[in-house]
Amino acid sequence: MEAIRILLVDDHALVREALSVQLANWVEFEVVGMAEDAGAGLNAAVELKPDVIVMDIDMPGIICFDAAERIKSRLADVKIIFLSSALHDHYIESALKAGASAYLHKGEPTETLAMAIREVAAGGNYFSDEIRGRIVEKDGSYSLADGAKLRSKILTDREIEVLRYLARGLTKKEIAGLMHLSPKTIESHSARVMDKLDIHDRVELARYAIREGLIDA
Amino acid sequence: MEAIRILLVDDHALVREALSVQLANWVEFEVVGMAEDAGAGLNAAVELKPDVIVMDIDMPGIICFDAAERIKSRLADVKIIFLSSALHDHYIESALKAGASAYLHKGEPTETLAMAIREVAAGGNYFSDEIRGRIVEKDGSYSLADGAKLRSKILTDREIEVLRYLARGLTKKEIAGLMHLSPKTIESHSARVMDKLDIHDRVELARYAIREGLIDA
DNA sequence: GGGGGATTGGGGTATTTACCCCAACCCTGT
DNA sequence: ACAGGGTTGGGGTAAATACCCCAATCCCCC
Repeated sequence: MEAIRILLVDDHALVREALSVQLANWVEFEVVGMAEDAGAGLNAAVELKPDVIVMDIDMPGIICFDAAERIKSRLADVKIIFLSSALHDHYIESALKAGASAYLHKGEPTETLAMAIREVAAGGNYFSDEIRGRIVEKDGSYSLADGAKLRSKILTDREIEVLRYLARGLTKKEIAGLMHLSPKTIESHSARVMDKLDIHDRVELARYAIREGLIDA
Repeated sequence: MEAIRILLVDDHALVREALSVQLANWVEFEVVGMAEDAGAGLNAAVELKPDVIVMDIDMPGIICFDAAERIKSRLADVKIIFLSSALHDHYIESALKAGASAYLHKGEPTETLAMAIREVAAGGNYFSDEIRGRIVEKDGSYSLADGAKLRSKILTDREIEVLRYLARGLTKKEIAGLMHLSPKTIESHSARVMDKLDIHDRVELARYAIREGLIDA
């Protein structure tokens, strides 16, 4: 039986190496490469053509989804497993959009990761119960369930765009200038975002955006 | 030669187990226990009396320093090594106050952790060059260098207290009520904090507090 | 004992925010 | 064709904020 070739992408050398040693315990796994950021992960993936990529989401910049999408577009066969310490709907949605085959919480034991690797290598998926309750399958591809969208407050694209600016501390006037809109429009979006999220000041808005991975702290 | 008895404290099972397996590669190390939060770490420490505790700082609640202090007060001999993905001066200062023997960035390779464990077990310290440049030794105990305090903007205790509230979105009136002070006093503290940090709005203030580990997002 | 920082608090003002009202316009789906 | 949601904007108001001025008290340190 052929070994499952794995690429690890994590910005922490300590975690990266530890995970690598850990996975070496399973004879059917072979860690063929490691990368310390999403960009290097992309290069390594193209070069090494692994079967499975285990990618940490909790990296600065939150560009891993973008990198994952590029990887999938060049190497359609590669399976991507996302790891995160957070289970934000926003992360889950981005991961699914990027074509993830699995999404694991770091709080899970290593056996679960091993199982997930085997599962996706065989063409399957792995989502924990926690996540499976929030997603729906359609035509073989997964997306965030409407229920979860409700839970995650279904902000529109435009609202999220404005939220990102608001959460970075720009005034509505500044945002209006950047987006070539009237300050009153930003006001409207802002008000609707706050209404949907039941948040009543910008600081809470910023913390929400950070928790949801919409911006870095 | 006796093995160095190690207790691992990390909220991620994946990291915890991986680290444990990794450390098992060194014959002189014996991982005698693991805990998934600071509280369990305290209990485990008292029960197991390890030589060295490796504790992750990046856990929700940021109570690990408090736990570390309690551990040190009950088991004076135990050496504590902190791990973090961040190198905030605020973290470093808290770690030193809590009696840390070492502080490692997660970006360091496992060899560095192994070296640090050996070093502290022998009664020494380990701080990376990055950190050593920011701290000073005095009478055998370490504290944050004045230079680093300057870099980290030397906020007074009172200012940090106010900052925490500001960064959690409370209005100055609310903070004044909680602290039994005049809103104008909060205003003064707020203004001085913003001046020192060269920050000009509350959202940036909140993000600063989150980055520095003063509050959770 | 006197300087200096920390803490406390006040007056005043311009800007910004949060929140209410409202209504066009453009899609998309039925 | 028409409903409904998304996006765009406007008027108005009360609150909160950021920023300027100032000073009394306290306490530590030289």
